Amino acid sequence: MQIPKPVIRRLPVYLIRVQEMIQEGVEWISSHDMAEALGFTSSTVRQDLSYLSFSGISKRGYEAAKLEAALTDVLGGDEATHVIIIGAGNLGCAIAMNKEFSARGFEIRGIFDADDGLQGTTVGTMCVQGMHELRPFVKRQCIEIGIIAVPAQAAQEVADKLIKAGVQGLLNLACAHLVTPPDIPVVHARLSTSLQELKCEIQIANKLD
Amino acid sequence: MQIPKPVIRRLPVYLIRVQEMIQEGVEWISSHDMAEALGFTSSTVRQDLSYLSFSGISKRGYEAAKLEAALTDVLGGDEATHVIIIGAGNLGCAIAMNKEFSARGFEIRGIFDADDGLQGTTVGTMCVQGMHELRPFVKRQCIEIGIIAVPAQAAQEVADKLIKAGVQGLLNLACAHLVTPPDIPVVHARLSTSLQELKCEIQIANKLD
DNA sequence: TAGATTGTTAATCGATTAACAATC
DNA sequence: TAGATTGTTAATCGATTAACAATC
Repeated sequence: MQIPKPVIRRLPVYLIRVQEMIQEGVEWISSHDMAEALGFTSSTVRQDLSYLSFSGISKRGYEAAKLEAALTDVLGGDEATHVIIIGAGNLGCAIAMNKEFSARGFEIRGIFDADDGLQGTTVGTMCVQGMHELRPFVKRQCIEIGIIAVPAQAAQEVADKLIKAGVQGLLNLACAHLVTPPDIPVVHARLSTSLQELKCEIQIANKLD
Repeated sequence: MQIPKPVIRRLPVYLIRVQEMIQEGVEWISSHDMAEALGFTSSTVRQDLSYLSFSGISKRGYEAAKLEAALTDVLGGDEATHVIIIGAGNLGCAIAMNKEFSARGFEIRGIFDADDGLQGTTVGTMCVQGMHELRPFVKRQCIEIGIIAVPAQAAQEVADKLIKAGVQGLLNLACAHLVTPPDIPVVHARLSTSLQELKCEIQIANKLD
């Protein structure tokens, strides 16, 4: 593995911050500025950014525009990554309608649901497709990522189907554990898990008093 | 800090798995079973579970029902945690309608939006409120957590208002970095960040070939 | 009892931080 | 030039894993 996981998790955060600073008109960013804004140490920032194919300059720091480009590149490059959503419930539809993703290099190409009643209905500019259409669609449209937005009990089955259909990675929103082959990365983005994590941290913070 | 962060992040995952196993009728769970299912080592499992106020039994393992109770307890207990959502866009509304949270101990009590046009509209059983109602509402309803589901440029302002209003922690869905006092924990649950992380892992997996 | 599994200590591994020579 | 900031090495810190006595 080239870049350690903790670093990978921080890279999108740097990108967010760089873009904010570019908005503010900043042209050069030092590791100290970045560290202070994000609550890291400047050592961590320099160490992390050394994984990029791009260097800072002594005395001045990192050129904001070039840093943005290098981060964008390592996080997926400029070509849009094709994504589909499985599950046309509230959450699936909300994601399908979200315009933020295209700005970050992700293009939602389709939405699927196992429920016959939902098939054929429209979500934004897309038409909900049935699961039997999944496999040919993934091949035809070169879909790289599948977002799992179905109830927990259906999640593993959907994951299996997505992998069989040929996606290269999964974003799991379902409150279920997924078993996948080692070459298929999974990132979990479960809201209820995040809420539990937060609640746990609140309790610990309260105990310190 | 009592429980290390990596452990806190794994606790909800254990809970998910325990509940799945209880569904399957399992009564005793060994650290090895758990480790194999989740892709951890059994050492990690035992080490993590030792933070709970509950012990396993030699030769048999952990009693499933008691393990579930202990995990539930450390992640927030049985009393529902009161939550509000700021932002009545697609994502905010989808979360408001989600029934999964109540099963995990979180009760969504209100939804707010700065947009006059949305105020007064209904989302599920709730009525969208204006930001000036935030502060009294948080006090009155003992709101502990605020979920930020607004556009990135409004996120910091909303965070400040939530903290002033008295919430104890923030769940941030916005693509922005937030500055908060040290006693207010923030958990980020940004979909686009997770997608970028996933994309980065896919690229690394592909390079290994 | 013998075997399996825990809880915990010690060893290893990896990530973060500190320090500093190189450099613009 | 002098000062500031990088990239990188070495030191520290913390998390994970291995090992094993205790035990049911």
